[in-house]
Parts: sequence; structure tokens; C-alpha cells
Amino acid sequence: MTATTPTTVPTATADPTVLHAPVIDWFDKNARDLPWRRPDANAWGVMVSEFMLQQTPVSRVLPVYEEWLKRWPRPADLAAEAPGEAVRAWGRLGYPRRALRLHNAAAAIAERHGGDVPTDHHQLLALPGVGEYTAAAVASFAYGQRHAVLDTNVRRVFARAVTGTEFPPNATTAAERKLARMLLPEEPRTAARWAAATMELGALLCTARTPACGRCPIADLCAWRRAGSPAHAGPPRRTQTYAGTDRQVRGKLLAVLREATAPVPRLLLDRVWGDPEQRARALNGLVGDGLVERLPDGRYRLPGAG
DNA sequence: AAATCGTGGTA
DNA sequence: TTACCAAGATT
Repeated sequence: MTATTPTTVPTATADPTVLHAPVIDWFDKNARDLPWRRPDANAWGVMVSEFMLQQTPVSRVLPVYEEWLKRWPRPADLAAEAPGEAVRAWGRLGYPRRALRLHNAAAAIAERHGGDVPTDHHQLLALPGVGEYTAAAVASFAYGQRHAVLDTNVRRVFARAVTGTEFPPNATTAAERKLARMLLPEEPRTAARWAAATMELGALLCTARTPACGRCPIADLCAWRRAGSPAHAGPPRRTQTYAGTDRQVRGKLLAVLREATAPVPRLLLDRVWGDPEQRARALNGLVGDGLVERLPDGRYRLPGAG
């Protein structure tokens, strides 16, 4: 009579909770052994990993993460350093403003939260560099709380398994948030497990380019597969250009300053890019962002760092 | 709310 | 080789 009749073939669209057991079971057997998932990882470690993993692959984060926590095992340790040291230690992870924000977040934690990463979702959201995803991730992974964790992996898994499209919308929508909340298991620990499991599924099997449906634990429940794996129909996904942009120039300038052991003369920075106008714009932008400091003598360095 | 912000691996 | 893609946040 209705779609919920017991004889109906289960689909993730009709009853998304059928996904819970197979996905979590798959995660139990296939989860990567990542340092921020180990029992000795604390909330600070989880938070550091989340900052570094914003738009940066796991493989490149791993070595920097280890060094970072060895050097600054607690938020107060980082807060006590010059921000430029954080920028330097960030290395080539990209988007170096994250390093600055992590430093600022550590300072806020030291001042406002007694040195401990806050457990409250709202307090997490108030920290610099912590947005919707990161707040939910820290609350969930570090503290076992029940939050919808919507990253690019989870959004893609839900788009395929439940919605039946190859890719999610360009920007996170209210419908996606609602779906993620509906899918969240009731038990907080199970919800946290589910969050990590769906992310891992998206990262390892349900990938953007060539999903490994043959090994996917929910392939037979997947709405996208059931529809015949139709090609992406929506608006083209935004793609970023890089060559020739201010971003590239900023990267080159910052690379020089990261390697330098003393303040750098302007002439040395001028060599990284031909166009003087774009070069100046990039350098001024870095100074405005607080990533670079201009000394009274006209030389430049990472902020507060020798 | 669309644009901006790095970097390197991969198909 | 070029284009895509990677645990987003901010303005």
C-alpha cells in the first residue's frame, strides 16, 4: 500500500537509516589509522587536524601535524609564540591564513577557556577559523557529541546514496543540512561514528572522480546507482584558476619569507614576480592580512618572527 | 552571496 | 599537459 510496506525493497531514499549499519560496519574494518583518531589524540589534536585538513589532503597534512603537536602540545604553547612562527611551521600546506587563525584560536582558548578546547558547539563556532563544519567536527570527533558533520565527502555520499545525483550543489544548502540531521543516529556516540564513517567512505570509495562502487558497502542501496549513475546535470562545478593570480604571487612572496632567517629587503621580494603592480598588491595584501610584517627600516618578515 | 584565499598530486 | 580535486572560512 505505501512505500514503507515491509515487502518494499529498501532504498536509501525511502529509509536512509538503512545506511547506518553497513556504513559503520565498513568503517570499523576499513578506517585509516590517522594520528588524530588515535586514543592519545586530545581535542587540541583534533582541532589542529581539522584546521590543516581544510582543503588540504591528508597525505600532506600528516608530517606537519606531527611536528606541530610536538612543538605546541597545548593551545597555550602555541598562543605564547609569535604568529609568524605558526605561519612558518605551516610550511606549504596552503591557505596560510589558516595558520594565523589557528594561532588566534589558541590565544582565545588560552584566554577565554582556561586553555582547554571548548566542548560547547557555540563556543567552538566563535573561535577564529572555525566554521560550520569544523565546529561540528571537533564537537563530534573530540567530544563524541551528536552533530551533523557536512564536509565535501559527506555531501557527495549523501548526494549519491540518498538524493541520486552524482555531485552535491556548489554551496551547502538548507536541504542538505536537513537531510544530514534526519540521517543522524540518535545515540551521540553512534552519531559521531556515523559522521566519521560517512567522511571516510567519501574519502576512500565514494570519491569525486572514479568511485569504487564495487567495494562500496551500500552500492545496492545507492539512489544514484539505482538510477543508472547518470552524469552530472546541474550547473558546472566551480573550478579555480591559479596561474597568474594574486594567490600565486602571495605564495611566492610568503615562501621567501618562510625560508628567511632574517628580515628580507624589498629588493629580494621583488624578484619573485615580474609585474610590479601585481607584486605590490600581493605584498600589501599579505601585510593587510597580518601574514607579513613591514619593519620601520623597510624590510619584511613573518609577523613577530625573527 | 559570489569571490577570494595555496599548493601539489593525479588522471 | 591541463584540469580537476583536496576534512572550508571569511567577507
